[in-house]
Amino acid sequence: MKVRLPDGKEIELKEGATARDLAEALGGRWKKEAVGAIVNGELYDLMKPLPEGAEVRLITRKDPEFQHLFRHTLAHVLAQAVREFFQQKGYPPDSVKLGVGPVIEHGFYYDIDAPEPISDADLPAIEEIMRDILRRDLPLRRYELPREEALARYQGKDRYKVALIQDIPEGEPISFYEQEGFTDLCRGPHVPRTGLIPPHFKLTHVAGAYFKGDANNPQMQRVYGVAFRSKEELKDYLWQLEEAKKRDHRRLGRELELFLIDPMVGKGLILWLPKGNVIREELIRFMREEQTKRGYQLVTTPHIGSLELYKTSGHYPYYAESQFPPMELEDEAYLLKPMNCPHHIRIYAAKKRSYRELPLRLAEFGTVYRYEQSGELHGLTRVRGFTQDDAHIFCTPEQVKEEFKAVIELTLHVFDTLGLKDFRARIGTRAPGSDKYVGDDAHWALAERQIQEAASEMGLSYTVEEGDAAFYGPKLDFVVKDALGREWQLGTIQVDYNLPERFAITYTGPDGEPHRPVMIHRAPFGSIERFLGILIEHFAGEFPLWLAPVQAAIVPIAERHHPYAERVRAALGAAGLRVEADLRSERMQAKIRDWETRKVPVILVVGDREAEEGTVALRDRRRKVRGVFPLAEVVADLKARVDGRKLE
RNA sequence: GCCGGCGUAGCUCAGCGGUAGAGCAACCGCCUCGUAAGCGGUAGGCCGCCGGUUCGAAUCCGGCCGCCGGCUCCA
Repeated sequence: MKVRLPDGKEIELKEGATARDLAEALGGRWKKEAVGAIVNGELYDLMKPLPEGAEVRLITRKDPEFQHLFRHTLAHVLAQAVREFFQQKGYPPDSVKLGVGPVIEHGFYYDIDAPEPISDADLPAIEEIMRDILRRDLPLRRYELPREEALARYQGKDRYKVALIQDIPEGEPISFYEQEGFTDLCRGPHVPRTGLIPPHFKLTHVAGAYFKGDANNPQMQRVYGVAFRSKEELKDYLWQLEEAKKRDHRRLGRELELFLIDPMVGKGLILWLPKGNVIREELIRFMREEQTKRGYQLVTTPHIGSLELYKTSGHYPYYAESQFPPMELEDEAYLLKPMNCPHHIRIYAAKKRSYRELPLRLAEFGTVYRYEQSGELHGLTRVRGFTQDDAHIFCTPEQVKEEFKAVIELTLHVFDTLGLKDFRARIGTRAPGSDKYVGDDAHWALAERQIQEAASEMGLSYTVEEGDAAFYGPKLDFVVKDALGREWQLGTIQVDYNLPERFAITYTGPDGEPHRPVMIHRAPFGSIERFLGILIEHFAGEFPLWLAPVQAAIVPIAERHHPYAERVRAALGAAGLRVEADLRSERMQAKIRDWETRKVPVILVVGDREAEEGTVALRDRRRKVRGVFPLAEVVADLKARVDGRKLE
């Protein structure tokens, strides 16, 4: 057989040759240094046979792809170590069964069915065994088996591997990797010897994980690890993790007194403290202004609705398990509202509508309640009661695309104003064959097409994810990552042909006949709680001036400056700024430190000179002394920055 | 909901079978100071809750509640 090298040279190798055979044929440093290969753009190890005529580039430990190889092998080393760990405890080797063990962003994990729970306390011991396996420098061997033989090997002994083999598509090779008697079904690729793995790894935590991600399957124990090429990279990663934890909105929420979750009130229910509520109100005000500019009208509806309403909308039977149960009294039943749309639809339906009224855009900062599973609750980002910056646009089928694009524009404007640059757009479509959706196929197909067209025409790049649609229609979501790298959905825009149908709402067209409107459900923030949670982490608590709960603190140097500090406070306050004068009996240095820790954007120091000249000494939270300015100038400047919603 | 871990003062944490501790914050007093912590004092605890083991439990065991990390779910 022949393969082609990056320089175009063709090399003749024996049938079934591997990258190792190639490295040996090339000789020289390749023989010693090759650890894998890129074959037709795909990462191969030294053990896997090369396809005829392949383009092959050998890689060494210096290439970035090496990381993938050793992380994958580390997963196997972990599995072997766990097996040894339990053997030391007196269990037979086959008492430890294995699920999958892939490479992930910073390392790897392995799903393990062990005879005893693995706890965090066991990790150092398991790590030590892993290091020993690295020191033993074990060679890895790869081989393939026919499907029948592979199945026979595990039949009746290991249901996980049997299931995994059955999942391998017909025609694909079924390969195994083995080191020192430890064999695992695996597609590869791996490093050729465990001694090549850099010892810069760490097992981080254990978690439960259902086999194949299906809650009907048994739960295995997933051991997570991180691994890098150098000690520095590992150290950096762990340091960054610590830094990220300082941005955690749950921590900052407490430190900056923004919000509270009190078990006595109930889990997943947010108590907004005065400082946090300032931010919340500013965000709402911002959104209200932007929506008014774009032709929205505000409405207000109650927190509950009759069960009949939700039976008509379809919420009740379809999502009963994620709602608080109905409240029944006398012969009526009510539901805490999980969504605002049915109420808005009834506002639409309250009178005969003309095509001339459309698009009708009804907006509400509506608070909804959903019964989220307890294990899923998370600070502000997953709660049981939250306020949506919700609106429903009722329009003609012809208006859908333009309206949809206008909402994309609004959402991008909001993100831009707040400096949120790191997000992705995701279109959620219906999963074929699922019964959790309402409405007919033609409408779904049309809506899915309209969303994609609108997104493309707005120059948005997006991914399409099947099965991510709402039960009544497909949607476009804006997704961001929090400080610790978890993804959260913020803004959402959904096209809905179904609820208008279920509520039988109409408008009178130019032809005098009734027509069915289309609804667009949309919320640029998504949930104000979640959005603010993300925003806290995005700004690390250092909010831009217009959002900062306290915009400026005045620090008098000595007690004799208190009257002037008061005057400065009054001047800023009169301009509508949120300002506090610090008249405590403390040293100026201590006061500055306090306001810095509270992440107040502006500190104004006043002493003899300032009082005399009518100036203030300006200092911002990035520890910069900006100089001395006339009071009136500072007031005007701060006011302009607030009004312009500047990011600084 | 499931698996694992953790609950000690408002916060961060020590103590881990034998009389509940520190720093910060709070409160009181002294100090009046030029850009990140002045000094002294006072108060603050059903050691998450319930039960068990023990002469004796913050400490050991069990259940519950809450939180944390994942998994599943997610309008």
